[in-house]
Amino acid sequence: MARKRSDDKRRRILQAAVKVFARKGYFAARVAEIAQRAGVADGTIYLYFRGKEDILVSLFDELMAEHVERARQQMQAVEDAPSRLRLIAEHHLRALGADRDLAVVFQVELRQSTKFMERFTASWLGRYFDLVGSVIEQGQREGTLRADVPRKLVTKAFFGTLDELVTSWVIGRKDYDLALLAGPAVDLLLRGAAAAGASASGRAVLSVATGRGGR
Amino acid sequence: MARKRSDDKRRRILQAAVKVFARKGYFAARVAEIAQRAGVADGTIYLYFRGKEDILVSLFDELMAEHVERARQQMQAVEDAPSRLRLIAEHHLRALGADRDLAVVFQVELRQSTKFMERFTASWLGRYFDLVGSVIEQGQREGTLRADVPRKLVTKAFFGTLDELVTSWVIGRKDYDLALLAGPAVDLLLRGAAAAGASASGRAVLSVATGRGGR
DNA sequence: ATCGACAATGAATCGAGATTCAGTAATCCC
DNA sequence: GGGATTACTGAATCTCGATTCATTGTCGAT
Repeated sequence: MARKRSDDKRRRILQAAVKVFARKGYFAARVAEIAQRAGVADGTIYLYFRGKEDILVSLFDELMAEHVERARQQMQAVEDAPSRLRLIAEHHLRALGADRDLAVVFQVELRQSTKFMERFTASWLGRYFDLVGSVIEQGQREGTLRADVPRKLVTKAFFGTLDELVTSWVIGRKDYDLALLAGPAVDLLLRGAAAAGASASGRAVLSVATGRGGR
Repeated sequence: MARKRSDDKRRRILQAAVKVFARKGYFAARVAEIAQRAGVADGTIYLYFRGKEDILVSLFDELMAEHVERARQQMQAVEDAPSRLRLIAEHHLRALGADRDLAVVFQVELRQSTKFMERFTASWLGRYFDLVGSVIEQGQREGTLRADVPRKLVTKAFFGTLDELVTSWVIGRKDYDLALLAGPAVDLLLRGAAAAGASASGRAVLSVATGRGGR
């Protein structure tokens, strides 16, 4: 029925997989269902992928390579670190907010096991963190960001906040525009939650927590 | 060999389950291995739990009820919202940082599927968010926290940051003291990452991001 | 129009492991 | 002591679905 393994078919399998993984969860997902939805025979899947796990991994690798690269390009549009963080945040939320099934796969299914998580962290997540980390460092150098906060901590707070926003959006059924949260989220990260006047918070509180918490 | 279904045996099964789930992952975990490690027969598991899934759910329900309650009590030790946030953060990081296997189960295994996640969010995570949210609200009322940031956003940033700190700690093999990050993390959340002088960040950046990001 | 090469098919295989349950043993109560 | 009750055991069962592979269909070349 065909001559050349079509990229098209491969893409259809991946698209079908996103839907099935998102709806059933990776383990409960049936290869047969992916095949059916992609309009190919069960066995065909194995001409394009080594197995079920390879589908998930490929999904992740291919989408991410593109994603991180775009984030890097987009942020070039502006110069200072704060603005760059805002663009990255927008990109992050817009990309996942555009496709709920894809977001489910990224927020939930790809975190199945420590095995995935590690592989994960080592490849794109690592690069993404490096990207954000370099912007933070730039900000500390140019003086727009506080230099007295560990870069890694800021990076994790940045990513962690975005990640939680996406997860909440995915789990809660409501569908608001995720990307609209980028502005407020970055504003919070930059300016902090403390009221302007309440300078007490800075020091006083630190001593309380550091000086022991209790049992 | 026994008369009364012992709580002790139930506890041993749960403890064994934490270790096996953490090391193998929920799906790859074998009920037989949990049984062996707990020192009971395979069938005994089914006297205490409905099945494999029920073990995971019970683990979560029981540990969490206790955990959230403790957080609530501990924070009473201080009055103002910023200090309370710091105690909650310490509690959160200390609890998970004390037992890596437990942390793996919470950060990774319990997020298997949207099914778990939803159940999850509905029960304890919901209550935890309510707890944090109420402290944020208190802070906005008492004037220690900015009132112009949506409470939910601050809550998600707070949780998201802690969550990411824990996940990084779990995935990276290094073992530093997780609880020590509570202070700096809350300080960052409260005071923000922007340098004191760089007031530009606040307004200028917002317009850039809001006024369109690019394709 | 015939052949060779390869893509695609999908029914059958095969392994794995959660769960069951018939049997065994401890404990209680008289 | 012994009968009743209930906890416990662990080998056998039973289901399920990923993967395989013998067969079929299509294409391009000659």
